[in-house]
Amino acid sequence: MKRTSRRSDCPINFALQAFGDAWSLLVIRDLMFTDRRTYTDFLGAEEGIATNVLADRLKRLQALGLIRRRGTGRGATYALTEKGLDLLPAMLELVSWSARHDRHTAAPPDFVARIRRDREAVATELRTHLRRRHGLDSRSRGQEP
Amino acid sequence: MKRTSRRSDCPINFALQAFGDAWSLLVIRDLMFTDRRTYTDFLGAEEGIATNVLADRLKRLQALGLIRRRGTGRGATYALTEKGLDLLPAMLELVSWSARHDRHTAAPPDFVARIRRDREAVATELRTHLRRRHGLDSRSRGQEP
DNA sequence: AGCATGACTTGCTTTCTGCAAGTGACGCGA
DNA sequence: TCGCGTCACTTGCAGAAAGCAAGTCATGCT
Repeated sequence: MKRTSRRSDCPINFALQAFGDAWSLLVIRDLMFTDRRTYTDFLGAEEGIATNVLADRLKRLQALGLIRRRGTGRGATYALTEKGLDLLPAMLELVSWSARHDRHTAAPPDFVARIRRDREAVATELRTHLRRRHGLDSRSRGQEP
Repeated sequence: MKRTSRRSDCPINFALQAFGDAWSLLVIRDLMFTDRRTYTDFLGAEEGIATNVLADRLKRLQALGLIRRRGTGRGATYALTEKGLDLLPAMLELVSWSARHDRHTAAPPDFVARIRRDREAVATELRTHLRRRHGLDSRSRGQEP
């Protein structure tokens, strides 16, 4: 992709220029739906991202404000920002779509069913949960690096 | 991306392997939200996809069953399949996300507002409209090539 | 102090993208 | 019906990005 210059002001294009590649959304997914938080955690994900590509994506996603690094050096972890967390509804729709069209999907059927029946509630609930876990709620806001 | 083999059964990964690149979703967008239907239409889109890449993406999206070609040779057009149309809710969420986070977005404010206020209604309405325009509704189903 | 681990970087090969030019089949007007 | 232009792609590079393996360098446990 011509990552350096904006191709258009179309909102779909904006999203693609932010995370329209094969790996960025997997990092977001890890932060949203799993406990992976460190560099080696991400490397260990099933899909097998290359280490240089991971380093690059983490930098990009940080630069775009979708994630941020917490702590330094050895035990550094990554967390979602509000902007990253705002992708939750889109992610849920992607999960729903894939579950519908992938015969071999690993999406938990009851989770998918809940998304379809009660999308709003699932989103709200997960959002609250994630805000807490990523240090975005009122209690801990601004306390950590 | 390692396009040849499935990286995992994760639903987000499934979506990425289907259209996780810089261009595929722009074709879907064109079919969903504009009148572009032919090869040169897509080439003419503002973002400026390269002709060989467009040819490749059209083939891929067809192979995956997200779009289909209608007619042959000279006046061929492309249309969404049900599977492609099913991406509508995800696309609307992406529009909403980009509109929220892109200062210079071209997303029409009233469209965005409607998505946020009345997502279900917008999706249903657009879906009906698109089913008709892409030959997926009961009236014309199975009549065209 | 020493060693293992974690978080990246560097270097190299392979694959993909961007761009320009080319090809062949339609279809239309003379 | 014979050119001729247009459309829907292919082909051929050069440069960029991805994949893979190895290296670096600071941290922190013992």
